[in-house]
Amino acid sequence: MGRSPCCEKVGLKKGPWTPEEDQKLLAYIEKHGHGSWRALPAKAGLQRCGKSCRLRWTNYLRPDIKRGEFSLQEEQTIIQLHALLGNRWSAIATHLPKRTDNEIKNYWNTHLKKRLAKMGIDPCTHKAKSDALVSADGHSKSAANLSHMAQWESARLEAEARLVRESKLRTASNSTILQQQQEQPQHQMGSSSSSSSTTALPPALLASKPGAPPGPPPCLDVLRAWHGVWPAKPAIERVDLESPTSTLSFAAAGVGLVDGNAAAVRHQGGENLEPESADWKCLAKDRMDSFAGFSVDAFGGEAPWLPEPYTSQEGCAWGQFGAGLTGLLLGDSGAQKPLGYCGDSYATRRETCEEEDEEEEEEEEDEEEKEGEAKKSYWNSILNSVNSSSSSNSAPAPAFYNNSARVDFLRRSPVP
DNA sequence: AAACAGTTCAACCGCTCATGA
DNA sequence: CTCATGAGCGGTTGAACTGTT
Repeated sequence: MGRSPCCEKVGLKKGPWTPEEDQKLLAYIEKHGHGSWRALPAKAGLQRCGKSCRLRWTNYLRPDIKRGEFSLQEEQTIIQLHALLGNRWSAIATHLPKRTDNEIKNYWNTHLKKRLAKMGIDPCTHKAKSDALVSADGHSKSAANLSHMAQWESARLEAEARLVRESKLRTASNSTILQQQQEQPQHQMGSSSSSSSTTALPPALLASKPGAPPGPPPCLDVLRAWHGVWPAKPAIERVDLESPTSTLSFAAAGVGLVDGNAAAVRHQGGENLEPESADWKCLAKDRMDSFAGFSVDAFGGEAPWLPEPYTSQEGCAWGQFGAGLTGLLLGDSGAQKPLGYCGDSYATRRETCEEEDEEEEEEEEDEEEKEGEAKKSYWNSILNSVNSSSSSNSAPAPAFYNNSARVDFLRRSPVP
């Protein structure tokens, strides 16, 4: 059933690549581009299937691949994006320059997943494990909305990936490869592009890449929270992932989680770290000094992936958006409820939300206490970072999530 | 030193999606 | 619209490596 394996043909080699094979593949692609992957092995003199060649190139031989240990910054990004996108490795890889989806996937499965599990966090849901069952009760609504929002981001990432591919194709057409193609017009660059995600760097990123020192690491409040380490640096530093449509710009703002979050956080992770977690803490602490909060600031305060209403009305701060999503995820306080979810649809107006929120706040204060604060902290961290990120050049630091904060975001109906 | 268990990661497999005839 | 084909994605495998007994 299904299509027969592409390597089924007799004589096609499988298994680890030899240096000679690598050399052949590299030499061929450097000279001709890969063109059609299916046709490449024969032309390059390789006894491999095209699929295998493509994989070897995209995951290993490509010159723009960064290998070696993942930085804490990268870990943070992976965790945050995984919380929002799930196992969509290619989409995640879009935001991790020079990393392949395969590498990210492996790293998640072998490192991050285990760490989260050890800390009592379900790596699938990013919830405290004890909360996993709870979600079935009254939080389905919130979950649905989370899903809805995640769809925005997913759609945006996909669109971005397409843009990048197109852009790269255009870029490629001007590159030396083009020259080579002119010499060998029969070859086409095809979709080299997509070599997954890591090649799929936004033009701006590509332009700024060479030699550019990495910016300050994006903050992962999750980590900060887990380890009770707070940035001492209030200065605002922005890390823009430079994705043309990115909602994921990280910034440093020296703003930590507010109110009870820190305590809750410490309770969840800091004091109960198991050995491995403790190691991570040490690692994190070393690097944490350079971290700060997130800010919402690219695109001049606009959020290109959101419907205009969200970005055009006054007072609709991204930090608030993040807070709202956080609240939604936490499924608790009305203050944390996403503005877009006041009633049955996102079309509900802000005023309505405020009224409802006020009524619900009192009732839900009690519930809040029942809810594990650790879980809030966790989601606060992830969602603040992910959602507050949009992109702009000068937006203010995020209105970080506060348990009692007014939540204003998602004013009108979202994109379908 | 040997055997075993656990971990890592490159590579494979099978499926879906996109595209063009 | 349907079908064929190529490419990409995510899950899984297994060899190599590392740690433990």
